[in-house]
Amino acid sequence: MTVKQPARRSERSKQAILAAAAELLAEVGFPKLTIEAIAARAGVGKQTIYRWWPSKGAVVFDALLSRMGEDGDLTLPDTGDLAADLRLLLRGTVAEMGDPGFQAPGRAMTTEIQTDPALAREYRERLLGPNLEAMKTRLRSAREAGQVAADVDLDVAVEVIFGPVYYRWLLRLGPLDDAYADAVAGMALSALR
Amino acid sequence: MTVKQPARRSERSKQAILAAAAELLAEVGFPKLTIEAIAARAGVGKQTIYRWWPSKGAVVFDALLSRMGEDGDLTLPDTGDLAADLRLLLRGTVAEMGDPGFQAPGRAMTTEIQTDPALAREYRERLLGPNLEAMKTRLRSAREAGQVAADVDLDVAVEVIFGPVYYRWLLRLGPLDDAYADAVAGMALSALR
Amino acid sequence: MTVKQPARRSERSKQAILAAAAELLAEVGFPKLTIEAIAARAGVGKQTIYRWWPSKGAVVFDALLSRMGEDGDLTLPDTGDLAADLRLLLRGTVAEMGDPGFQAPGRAMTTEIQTDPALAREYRERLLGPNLEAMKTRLRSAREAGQVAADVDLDVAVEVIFGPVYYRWLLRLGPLDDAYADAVAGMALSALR
Amino acid sequence: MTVKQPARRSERSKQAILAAAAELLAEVGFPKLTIEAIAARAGVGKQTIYRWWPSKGAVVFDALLSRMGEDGDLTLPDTGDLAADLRLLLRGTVAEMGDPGFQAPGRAMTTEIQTDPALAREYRERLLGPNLEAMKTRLRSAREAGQVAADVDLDVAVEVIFGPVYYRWLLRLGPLDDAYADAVAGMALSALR
DNA sequence: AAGTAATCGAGACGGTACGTCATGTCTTACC
DNA sequence: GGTAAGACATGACGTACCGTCTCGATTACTT
Repeated sequence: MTVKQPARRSERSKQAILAAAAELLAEVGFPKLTIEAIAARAGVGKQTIYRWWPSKGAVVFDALLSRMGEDGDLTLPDTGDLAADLRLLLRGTVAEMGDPGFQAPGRAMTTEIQTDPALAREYRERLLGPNLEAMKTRLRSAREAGQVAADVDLDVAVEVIFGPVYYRWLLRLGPLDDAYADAVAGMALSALR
Repeated sequence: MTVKQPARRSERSKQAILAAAAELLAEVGFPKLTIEAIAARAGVGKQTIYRWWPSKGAVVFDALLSRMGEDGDLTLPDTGDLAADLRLLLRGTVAEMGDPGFQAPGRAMTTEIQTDPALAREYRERLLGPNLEAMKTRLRSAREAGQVAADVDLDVAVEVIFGPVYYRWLLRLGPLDDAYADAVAGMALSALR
Repeated sequence: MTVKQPARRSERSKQAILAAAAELLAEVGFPKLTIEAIAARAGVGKQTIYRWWPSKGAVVFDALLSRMGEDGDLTLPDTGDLAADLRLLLRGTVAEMGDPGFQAPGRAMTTEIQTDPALAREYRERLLGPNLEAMKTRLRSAREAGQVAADVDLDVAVEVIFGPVYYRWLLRLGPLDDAYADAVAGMALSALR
Repeated sequence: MTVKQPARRSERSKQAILAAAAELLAEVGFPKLTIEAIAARAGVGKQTIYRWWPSKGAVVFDALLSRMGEDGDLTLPDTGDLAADLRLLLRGTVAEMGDPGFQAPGRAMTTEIQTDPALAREYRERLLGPNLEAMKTRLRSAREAGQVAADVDLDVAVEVIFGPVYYRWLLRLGPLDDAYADAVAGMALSALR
């Protein structure tokens, strides 16, 4: 005897809405994206959106999540060589952030998080948190291998690794290329030792 | 022979507008701030705002700038002891970012910069740039004193110092206290050596 | 062999719907009355209403009819004295129309009839028609008694009797009291002779 | 030094709105007429309608009034022969009410008046009142000529004249032709003597 | 007594219109 | 010519109902 929680939701509509949101986000950008446009494109009543999502930001967030397939893995590579792994990881991060397809939604997300606490929570729990945790796991392994000093606060360590990249990306302070990734990786490595 | 550039602009109105913008920003936050409300509060016609500023963001930016008095100094302390100076600097930075009076406008600014290129330019030129430059100047002095490795890219170095703090602040990853400032300062120092 | 026309209709639901409609009509008035509100108040699915009635007006009409008990009698008193009978009848009519409990539904009915032909037909057949017919029957009797001229068109006569009252009521042209009823009765009597 | 009350209203928009309302009323009927459609047809913002009229009914009323040119005359013909004048008047009334172009707006008006007190007041003051007053003036003159009994209440008299016609028209009780007009005129005349 | 089909409550759905809000442009009258 | 005031066309907002639909769950007739 199961509890029927949200009372028969139309999967068809849900998918159409998320798809429309993703498309429009790419076409017009987050600030010019409207609920009405999403509804129209998805062939759906506005109420159907308002029924299931509390805000424009929430729809877009879900759209992005479902596009990313909720990832899955999230275990970082561990070859035993922290320097190499870090370099590889940051090269990947930098490449993703430079990707035009990621830029708009990525910035929109960051922006939206600033004013919508509920969304911020979702973001931290479902996207950011797992990633940071994976990094901490890798660092813990490195610490056991003696590649990271015992007294290093892993939370701070993680921020020292990702913070600079994020900072440069968000404020457009410079190019996000492999050379930059290596430079940050090098400095972070020195910092942790 | 005076330079009467904008012909005949009412200083009275300008001040009223900036004051109203600052007040309303504190009261309702940036997203709920409207041009109409600013005009009403300032006792000014809407057109007077549109005549002199291109966007809501620009008005708010000017309002904040004029509140901060355009600073002035911007030479960082140089006691010769980079570790101490860095610790002091980051403690100050962290304190400012934790200040409730800075939070709302600070986040609004970051947000607005993402979509308004003109504003982004202003921000980088008049606020962020000078601060980063000051930091670089201090690091250059430290390099001459042998406290920073010769091959360190100063642009990256600056991001390694400020990036983590900014990251933690923007995404609310943890407390911004003196212990945190010291931890980042310590790691940054190791990274630069 | 029974007729089982509507197959298997829930009497319980039907009564709940009619009661809810009557209550809500009194509370919010016809224009602000909604099918959804009736369904909610009656504890009934919307479909159950749509299954058995074609329109909001039809539900309300049925509600009113069932409240009035479908009358029954509808033979006007005939004392032999047309003047007295007419006065009595109009005093009764006028009193009913002035009754606050009749006003709202009465006006709503008149209003609804203007746009819904099916409803209009129902109204004429089940309510108005029988009343007019009863009046005509009384006049016919009066004609035989020589109190009404032989060449009078009874259809017109009926309208001359009820028309003025209805006119004053609908357009709120003046008070609906006994004096008025008597005045109309007097004039009608002169008109018929 | 004049007081500028409503602060510069666009005559252009006003006319476009009234014209659009009149057209749409004829095309779709009052119940299916929407403010949005009027605004769209008139090439006007919805707000401009809401700024100057309180309800759909008020717009339509104004549209009808301006179409009728606010009449002007409103003195009924007085040939000295009340019977002839009455017959003529009622034939005209009956013809107008039978006119398909009058039917829809006429019924809509009657309907709307039932629920909108402000509109009802307007209607009585600007349309109905003057007409009834004109009729009373004519009857007064007839009374002086001895064609109407001295003790007749003119308010009631007017209702006895127009009431039957209105009744037959609104409830669609029968044809509105000259024969009917004459019949009512004849009865009314008898009633008044 | 079991099978079965119509009816029931609930409420999601695609829509339309609502009345409000803010946008950025414009026009007018004042100084 | 800049200004306060505010009307204007535009367009999105979030809500209310519309009338249709699909779901189990009764429920009352068959067989």
